[in-house]
Amino acid sequence: MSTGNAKGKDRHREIVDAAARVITDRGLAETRISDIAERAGVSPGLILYYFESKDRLLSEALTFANDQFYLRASREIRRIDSAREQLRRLIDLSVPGYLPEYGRLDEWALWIEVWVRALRDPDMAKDREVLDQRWRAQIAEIVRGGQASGEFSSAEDADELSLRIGALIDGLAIQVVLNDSLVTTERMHRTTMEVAAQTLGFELEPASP
Amino acid sequence: MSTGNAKGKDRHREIVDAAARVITDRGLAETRISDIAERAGVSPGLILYYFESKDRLLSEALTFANDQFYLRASREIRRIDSAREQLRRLIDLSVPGYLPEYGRLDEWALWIEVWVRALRDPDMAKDREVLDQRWRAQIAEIVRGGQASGEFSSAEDADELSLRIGALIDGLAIQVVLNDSLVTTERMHRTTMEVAAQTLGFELEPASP
DNA sequence: CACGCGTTTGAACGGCCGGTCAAGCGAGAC
DNA sequence: GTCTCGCTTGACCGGCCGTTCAAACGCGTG
Repeated sequence: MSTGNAKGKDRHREIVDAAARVITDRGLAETRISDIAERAGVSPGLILYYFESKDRLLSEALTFANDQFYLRASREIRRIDSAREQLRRLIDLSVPGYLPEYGRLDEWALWIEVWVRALRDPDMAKDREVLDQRWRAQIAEIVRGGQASGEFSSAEDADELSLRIGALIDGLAIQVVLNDSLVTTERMHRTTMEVAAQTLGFELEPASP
Repeated sequence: MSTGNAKGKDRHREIVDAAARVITDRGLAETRISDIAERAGVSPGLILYYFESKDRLLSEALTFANDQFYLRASREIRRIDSAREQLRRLIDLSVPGYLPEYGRLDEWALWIEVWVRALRDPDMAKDREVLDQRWRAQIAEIVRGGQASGEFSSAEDADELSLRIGALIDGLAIQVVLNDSLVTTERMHRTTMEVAAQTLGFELEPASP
């Protein structure tokens, strides 16, 4: 069957995508196979026809979703010239709720699910490490670019700087996504920009609201 | 019954404590009432005699454990005079695996469980916010002390500074507790101390190993 | 048209586990 | 001794949900 493989791939993808959405909405613990089936518009039985177990599907869905985010961000950033603007864009994308068009409160919710699962599931731990190191490498690339162009005056090791900025983003994003009343979306954005400017050595210009 | 109330309270406490240990070992998702009963050395039925539901018990266990950590840390820190040393101690306590005597890989694992639950459980979200703000207030108090004594030269708002340091610790601790090969216990400690010194404005002295 | 095969369905199975409950236990009161 | 009452037990119930499976479906082929 010529369309068979293609359709098989589509289904696979459709189901993973549906799974990611359900996890985002209901959380890993409350995600049922029947929910995923419903979301994908197929019968529960079909899920297990394409995936050997619920667990495998959930793992794949988690890494898939984070992968998507990374790829989208990476593509966007690559189109920007200035390292300072690249960094601003990366921060825009990282602050939960800052960009209305990406407005689901999700990517970060999925990250937390990944973390909790990675605590005990070695495969997930491995995937997480790869994902995270790739993200830090993305930041480091921006930093190196800025150092090379003279936009950033700090001479410190780019990997160390990116670790600091990445960790700050993670820590703040947790508070924001959990609706801490003292850590709003706007405050996180401001703080992250200020720390980045201070850490990397560049001047903050008035930002677009 | 005179010993009745006391024994009732002990049981309550014993069970919460057992629950916290089980959650630490097996994770929230894999924690069964029978596990908690076994750990506490009682029958499964008794758990539901003292708690109206498994969910309530788990919530209480999570906040209880984090509470314990805060109180222990707070007590220790209060005994130290120098703000710089208070901060070092706080960082020692915060870096997973840094102090062998507290060596379980746990407090942070429990935090991640709290986060994931707080995403959808409003009561847990409320508790988490209180716990977290109290922790940030603890840092802020140290910062204010250091500013007052002249140990820290930064004049920035103490709440803002403590938010930055707290978030950095959170973000790094995640990597460490999840065994990221590039973010070791030692590296986290070094990075956190360096950033704190830079952020607050003090000189780093050679540390005790 | 009829056959074959990959896909899809949904009913049914079976294990697990939270929660209930009737029955025991034991320490004090009298 | 015996009565009471709170504490404790563990068997049991009932529902849920992951997984299995036999049957149907439908498209492409000959």
